[in-house]
Amino acid sequence: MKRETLNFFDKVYEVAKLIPQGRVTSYGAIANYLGAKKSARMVGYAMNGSHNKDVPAHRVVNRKGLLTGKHHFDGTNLMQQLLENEGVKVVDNQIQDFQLVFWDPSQELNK
DNA sequence: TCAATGACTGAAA
DNA sequence: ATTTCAGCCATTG
Repeated sequence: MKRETLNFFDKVYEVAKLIPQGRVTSYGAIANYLGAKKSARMVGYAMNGSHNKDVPAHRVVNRKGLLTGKHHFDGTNLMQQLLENEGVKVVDNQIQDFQLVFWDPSQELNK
């Protein structure tokens, strides 16, 4: 793979990198910010390749605040630990006070 | 090339 | 209320 997929993925990485420490966002929020809120799956898929990027994928969860992608990390609770390390409370893969730590790119960044 | 899958989400039954 | 369906589109078999 060379040109990868670009555009969508690239933007996903870009936004993910903008996520402040101690905050989280959802795949749908990113997709929505990219103008394709129905492409949330692609966002998650993009995260699949985020390993080689500097993308803090652990800050991206589904709309429920559930760490659905934790299985993609090395350890079993690595993702959870990373989040807790940033001040985000996580219990059983579920982010506590999700709406409080939720970071919406099109809302915080933008406009 | 076609078919199946996936770190999701919202609407419909 | 819960369960099912459809759409998004790149990746993989």
